[in-house]
Amino acid sequence: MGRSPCCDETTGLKKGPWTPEEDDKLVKYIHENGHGSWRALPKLAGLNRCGKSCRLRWTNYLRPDIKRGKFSHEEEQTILNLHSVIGNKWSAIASHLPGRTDNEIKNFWNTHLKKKLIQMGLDPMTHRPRTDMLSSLPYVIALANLKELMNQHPWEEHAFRLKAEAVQLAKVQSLQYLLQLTSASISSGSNINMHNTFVTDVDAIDVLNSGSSIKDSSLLDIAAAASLKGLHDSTIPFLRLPELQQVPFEDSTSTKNDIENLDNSPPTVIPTVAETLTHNSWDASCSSSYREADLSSWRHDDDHLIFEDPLFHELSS
DNA sequence: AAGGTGGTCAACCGCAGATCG
DNA sequence: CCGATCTGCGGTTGACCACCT
Repeated sequence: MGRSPCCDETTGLKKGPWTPEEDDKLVKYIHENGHGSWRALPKLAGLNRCGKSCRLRWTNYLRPDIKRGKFSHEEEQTILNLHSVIGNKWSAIASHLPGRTDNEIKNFWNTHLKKKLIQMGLDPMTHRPRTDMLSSLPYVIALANLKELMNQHPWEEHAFRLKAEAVQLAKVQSLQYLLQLTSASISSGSNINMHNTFVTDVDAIDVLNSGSSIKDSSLLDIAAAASLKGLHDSTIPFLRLPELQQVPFEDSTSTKNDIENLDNSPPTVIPTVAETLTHNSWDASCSSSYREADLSSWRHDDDHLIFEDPLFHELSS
């Protein structure tokens, strides 16, 4: 292990753009002898370059099977699909695109596809909608109230429910207060607050899911379901694009099998709020390995996701 | 015409797994 | 087994170019 010493500053090897003469020397040597040891190649080929530079020039530019020019629509879709599964594994993606180099794909991603996803409101790391749950909270609450109004109850039951909901409302107001604090933290936008924001989010969700009275509250379940409804709606622009097959995002240990199984994957995935919150809090600084989010705080005591409530399906259908 | 700005992409940097002696 | 070296990879940089003001 360790860094190769071949590019040692003290050796006075040339760096920077390659000249046509250098290209000719490299191509001629490799055609006649193969590259063999990259470390030894520059000296044998008469080049004042390090082996690493020669290898890069060959694999990214001079190799005869390189396909140059614009990426086709099919190639673009392939990159998007593979990236949604394996993340920034450029060499793995390149292995599925004959004639394209990892460097080329990486550049194409950073200059085109990444921006495209962002413009579509998608997180380029997760390929899922970027949703600010907290800013949509008033909408969520309004939806929840609307849902309640739409439900026709007998008067006796209604009176009983009014009493119960008065209690719940006080709890919701407490939750709102907590979330407002979180919103203020997010709007400050500083990295220093990032971790604290995440913790506060989780704390808020813990409030949602803890305690029997809260847990059994139809109002809170409706609010949660409605928030998922909002999330679901926000996926529509993406889902309307028929070419953009969305696949489930696995962890960073995804293997070749994940790529090969693309065709067997369900076409769409609705993100959990937990994932969305976690990703939005971390994606600015973390790689795909951040997916080890603790989802436990989103679960009921019986290990049943709160959003699996039939009401959620009713609202999101 | 000149300077500023943003996009593109070849090339470099440094890390880490693989391999070798 | 261990340390040195090789190789591959992903992130980043900087030169170049086109467009805008």
